[in-house]
Amino acid sequence: MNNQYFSFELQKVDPETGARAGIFHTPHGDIETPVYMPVGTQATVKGMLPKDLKEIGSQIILSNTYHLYMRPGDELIARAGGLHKFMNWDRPILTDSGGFQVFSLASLNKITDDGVTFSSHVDGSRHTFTPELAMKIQHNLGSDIIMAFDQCSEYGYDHAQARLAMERTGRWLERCYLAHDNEYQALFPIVQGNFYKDLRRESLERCLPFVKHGIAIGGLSVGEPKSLMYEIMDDLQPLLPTDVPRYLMGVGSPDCLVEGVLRGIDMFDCVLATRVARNGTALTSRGKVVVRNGKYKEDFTPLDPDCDCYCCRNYTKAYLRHLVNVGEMTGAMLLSLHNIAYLHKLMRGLRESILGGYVRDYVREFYRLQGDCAHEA
RNA sequence: GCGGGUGUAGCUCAGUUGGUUAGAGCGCCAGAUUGUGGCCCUGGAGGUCGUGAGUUCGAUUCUCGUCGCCCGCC
Repeated sequence: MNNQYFSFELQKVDPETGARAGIFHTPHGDIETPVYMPVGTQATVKGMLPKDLKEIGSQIILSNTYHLYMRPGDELIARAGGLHKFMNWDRPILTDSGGFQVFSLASLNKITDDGVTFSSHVDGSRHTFTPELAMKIQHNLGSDIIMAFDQCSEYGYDHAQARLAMERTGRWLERCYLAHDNEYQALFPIVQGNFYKDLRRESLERCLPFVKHGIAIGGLSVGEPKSLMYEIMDDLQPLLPTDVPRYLMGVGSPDCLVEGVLRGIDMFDCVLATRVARNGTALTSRGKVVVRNGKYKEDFTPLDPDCDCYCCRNYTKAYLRHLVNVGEMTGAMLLSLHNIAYLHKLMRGLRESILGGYVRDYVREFYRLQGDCAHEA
């Protein structure tokens, strides 16, 4: 499943859990897995400069077809020389197809086999996304990894509804595959099927013929209990292809990252780190720290005693609380920086422990430090 | 000094033709947040209704005194 642009080097698989460590080679550089990808929806990771992302070890970021198509337009970005150049990020970029966004953000008008008609969340204007258009936009953006256009189904869909969405996702995948005509962008199919194991398995079967460089699992972490998500992943794990990276879409709380890695996932993305940062919350080695809370008013210690990021090296909780409280953007920026740095560090730790053969111990220590709200696998 | 106005939550103000547990916004406190609409969302605490007396079955509401503040005049 390699070409001159993409190849996945599986370095080690933990025999007990199936946790994997590898290197994904792409046109814009190598990605050491497992990896967390910060989300830069609108061609920027909110509150972060590329140089800061590099300093904390971001290897690849995610951006978004739907948003960039709306503003400033994918053709404009193509004229600018592509998304990498436009946003000054020379490492790999993965773009989501817009499938999720037309369901979660836009007001839907109609879903047919042809595609999805919806009204923009920006100005209400009407648009239709098809698998072909989703490919064309991502071609214009020039991201390294492009995602298939899928139909998401909500938690709570019955089996029949979930089947329709899953089957349509399969048909759309074939069209994405046919419409995708270059070698320097890797197209990842997306497994759907809601929370029905038979549908998930069938969806995976439908994806396999189109898997070249990677595969994604979508439609999880959409409001269901974590135990249910883990059940679906457990069922899928032995059936997933081993020679390409596996991407679990939208998952990114620290405990979910750990549990995902233990189930053989290689790539994650999540807005959680940057979103909670903007609301004054830090993810730390000692669990969640709601910096806004009054108890930090005179806490002159760093956010996370085990972190050496710029924020933790230089600022106290009392100062961060002050910034958040008065609504200064610097607060959101520093917390975003720390949160992303923390998730990167967590993933590096997992990777090293897999390579070193002690992932179980690493995970045990992770949960011990996280304290109360830790969920056991 | 005279005349007028005003005093209700930390702040800015509603309200009651006299009637059970007096409201809002903001702020504060806490929670939420998972393929991102940064201002969102969900809870909570907090008031002897300036103060003293009177009228009344009952006063934050009416009357009088008093204190504070604002405006005008001298």
